Amino acid sequence: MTEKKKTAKRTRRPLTEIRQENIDQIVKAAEKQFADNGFSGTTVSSIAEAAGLPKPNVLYYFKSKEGLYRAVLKRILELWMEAMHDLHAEDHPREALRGYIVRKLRQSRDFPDASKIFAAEILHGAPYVREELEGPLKRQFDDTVAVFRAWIAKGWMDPVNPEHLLFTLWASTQSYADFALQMKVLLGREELADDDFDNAIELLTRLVLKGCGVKMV
Amino acid sequence: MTEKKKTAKRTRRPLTEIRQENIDQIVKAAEKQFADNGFSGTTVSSIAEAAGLPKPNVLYYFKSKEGLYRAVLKRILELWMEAMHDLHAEDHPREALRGYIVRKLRQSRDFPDASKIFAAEILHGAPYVREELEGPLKRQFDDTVAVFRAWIAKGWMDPVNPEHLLFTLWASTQSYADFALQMKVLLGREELADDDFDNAIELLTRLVLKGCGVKMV
DNA sequence: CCATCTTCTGACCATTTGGTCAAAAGGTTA
DNA sequence: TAACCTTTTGACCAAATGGTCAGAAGATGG
Repeated sequence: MTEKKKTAKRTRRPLTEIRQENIDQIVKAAEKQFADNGFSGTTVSSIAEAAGLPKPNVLYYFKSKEGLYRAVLKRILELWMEAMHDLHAEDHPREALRGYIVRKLRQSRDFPDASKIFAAEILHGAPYVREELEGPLKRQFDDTVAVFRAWIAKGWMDPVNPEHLLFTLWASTQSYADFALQMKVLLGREELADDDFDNAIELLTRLVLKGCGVKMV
Repeated sequence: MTEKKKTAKRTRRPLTEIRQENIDQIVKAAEKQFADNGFSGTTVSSIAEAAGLPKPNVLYYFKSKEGLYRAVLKRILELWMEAMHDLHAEDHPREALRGYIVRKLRQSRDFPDASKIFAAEILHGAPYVREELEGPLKRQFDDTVAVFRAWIAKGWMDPVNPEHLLFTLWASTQSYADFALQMKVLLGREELADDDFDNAIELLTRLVLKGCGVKMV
């Protein structure tokens, strides 16, 4: 069902551009497929079809299915680490935590496939991201936990367990991507609307700030 | 590597018992495999091997891989619904919510595979549990939400969004099964210990009760 | 002990799938 | 335009996998 007249469209484009565009197309298609069907459930053919290319062409750019998956994962992990930035000990948790929640929820809304792929990867034993977990992500984790401790030391926050607080923040925000389907069904929505995300922001912010003894103002 | 001398061991056992034991063995092995590798990533052979039976024997009890998966899912869903019971409008949220959190966390600790299979199923579009979601689970959901509303009406709880409160409870407790690996790595633990679960109970209870304006005593 | 039912299992098969390859086609550069 | 890249693609292959089947082995009831 790939109706695009590729040959016609591709005439006269420089090679570098072709390469970049094809790779983008493939990665994008792969992300969707992997999110929907998991690594094992995804076939190279289905990715190729979704990208509008013949299968060997996909294997031409990425040596193997695993290589493609790794490439997709890499992109995702970078996106992942971004949202964790901008939590600083100097900022007051009142704004910092709300901002973090907003950012994480936005990520769940805008990049649900990334979240799903990451979740499935962890779920199944993190065979491809073990190292990233132990290295960069752990550092980020420790830094963020340190910020929480600093807030506690300054009396800006009750002495709650900082590690588990961060786990809870991750879990509750990420679930708006991973379990969006369940939420849709249970809320009787066709799609999660902005309203739903606003409600999520409000509830989560309230639970965290009030629950940790941060004045909400 | 299946070293069990089956023939010797199986002599003299009545048929019904054999049947029951084999089915149990198979389902148990399947649950592990599906949790670790997902539906597509699991082979009937691997289940058979883990159950200590030849492959055709597995297909003898369950007509197909899909049939076996459905059987596993059914068990899981029943387990699932159980923990949601025992939230009643008459009870005070102070004890009821803590009890719920404890129960859910215990479930994550004791049956992580069930949780993982369910999570993966939702993640990938719930192809096999759509109906259960729309039927029994939605009813349970609505009932629980109604309990929250009743608490709010009685002034036992601040007027928070009850649907999202339940989502958050689910997400944060379930993550102790689904993302246990990530937690282990980030906490530098070999395994999650009782202490970790105690900390989780304390933090979650605090966030929810204090965050929702329930007096903690 | 015999007839009958259930369980077990090696051998086999059709399909799917990741991956290869050679050759054609398109693009680049002098 | 000619020599030399890179990209595209149909045809093909070996391995893995879900599932079948016929017949052996075990259990049951009279």
